[in-house]
Amino acid sequence: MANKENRPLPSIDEYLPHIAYDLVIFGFNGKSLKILLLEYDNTSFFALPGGFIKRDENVDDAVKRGLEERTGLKNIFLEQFYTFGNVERPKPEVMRTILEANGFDPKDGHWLLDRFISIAHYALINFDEVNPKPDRLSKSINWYSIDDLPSLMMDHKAIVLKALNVLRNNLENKLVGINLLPDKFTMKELQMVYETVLGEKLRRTTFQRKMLNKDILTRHEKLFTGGAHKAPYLYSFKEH
Amino acid sequence: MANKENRPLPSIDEYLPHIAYDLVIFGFNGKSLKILLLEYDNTSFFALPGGFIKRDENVDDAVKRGLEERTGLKNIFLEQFYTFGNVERPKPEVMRTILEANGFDPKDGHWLLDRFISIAHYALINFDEVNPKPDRLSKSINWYSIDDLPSLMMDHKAIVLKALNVLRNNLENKLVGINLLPDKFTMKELQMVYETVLGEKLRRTTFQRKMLNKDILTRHEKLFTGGAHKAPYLYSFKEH
DNA sequence: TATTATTGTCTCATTTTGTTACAATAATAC
DNA sequence: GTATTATTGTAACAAAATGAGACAATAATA
Repeated sequence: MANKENRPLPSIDEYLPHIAYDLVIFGFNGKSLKILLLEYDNTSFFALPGGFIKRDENVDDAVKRGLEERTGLKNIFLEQFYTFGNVERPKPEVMRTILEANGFDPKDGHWLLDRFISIAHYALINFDEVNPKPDRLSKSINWYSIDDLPSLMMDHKAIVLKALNVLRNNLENKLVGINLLPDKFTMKELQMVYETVLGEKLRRTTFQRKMLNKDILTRHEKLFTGGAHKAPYLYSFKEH
Repeated sequence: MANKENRPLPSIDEYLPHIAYDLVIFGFNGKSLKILLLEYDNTSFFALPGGFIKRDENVDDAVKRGLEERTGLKNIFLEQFYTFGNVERPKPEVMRTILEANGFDPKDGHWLLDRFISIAHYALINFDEVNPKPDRLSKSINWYSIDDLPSLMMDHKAIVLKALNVLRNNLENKLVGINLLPDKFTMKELQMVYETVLGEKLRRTTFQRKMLNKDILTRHEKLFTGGAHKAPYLYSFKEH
């Protein structure tokens, strides 16, 4: 089976059946937290980037591969957070529509139309360094703010919400800022990351004291740009 | 294919291939934290209880089913904590040995000898209420203290360690004590649970104050039994 | 009846966090 | 140039949480 451009669908010989992964890729643009979503051609579905596991491939490696294909980035912070395994979660009609819109005509019972469990991961990346590339089945891939998401296919909304929950709980432990900010940043920017992830305002002085006391930041020269006010220091994270 | 007693192996028609679950079932006997392990007949392998997912069954339900079959208990605290998906984790020789020791003779390429990913869960149960029943492939199921485990098959040791880690991180959030203690318990018993899970000693007075301030405990009559000393109160957890 | 070990609570020291205040200062307006 | 403005870094004190020790109460035992 192949589409007009004669590119075949993933073959059951190459991939494990019934097992997929989905990616919630978080980025931060200085104001709000965003995730990458695919839009499929000729359909109204938005979806998380995802993929399948090769028969001789670690799940972790498959996910890294998928992330690199879409963002061009390696060595990204990536964490598995839940495996979604309800019977009703896959929607064969949805998959069929997507495939047909792309010139394929999968037979009933094709493995891609069967039941899938999905091992969901989230990634944290620096917004500015990313140049996302669409899937070969999707017409676009774009950033969407998490408090203004379009409607998502299947259970992808639930996957995003769960990811956000886990991210919030991991905020202190996992040094989330390292992965969402450029190398050097101001205290204000760091605080914005925390506030945006948590979804609440933090007290400036307390936040600043806490971060400085943690002994995880290096202070650099001051940044002589910005507004009509005292210039902030730049900081970077210490080497672990 | 069937063994001497003519019980067939699980059929590929009924179960999803390549997907299994494993259970780390924690219990507490007043002194140490224990987990349930299976011992296979004619082999030296100890293993976590596990199972497969039916084709029309939610993963969660499959796991609940497995837990109930082994402990007789329903409505147990159960949490998925990680999906193990490395290529090298399944050991077909090990599975073959177990099956052969039980009178089966699986052909090469049999689905049970193929690659599996495992969705691992941990359960917290009250030690005293459990009457574990062995698998039909295993000769025994018993409690083993987590600081004195026998050697485990495949990557099951890593699964246990990961479970323990997650449990420790969830200790404050998940009210672990509710599930590991009987309905009524003393402050000392509650402290023992925390100490055993954390693997460290806690200060008695601070622990007591913190627990009482949380407003999660109901105090009952005193318990007039025990040692040559003042009798402790009994406590229970408040309804949600 | 005295002894013993453990429990529940109190007190005070220490640490952490919340809150307010204020001097320093880079850009802008004049 | 000089005053104005908004933001930054930090100090100071208040309030809350935690650490550490002391002690009276008391159920079982000797």
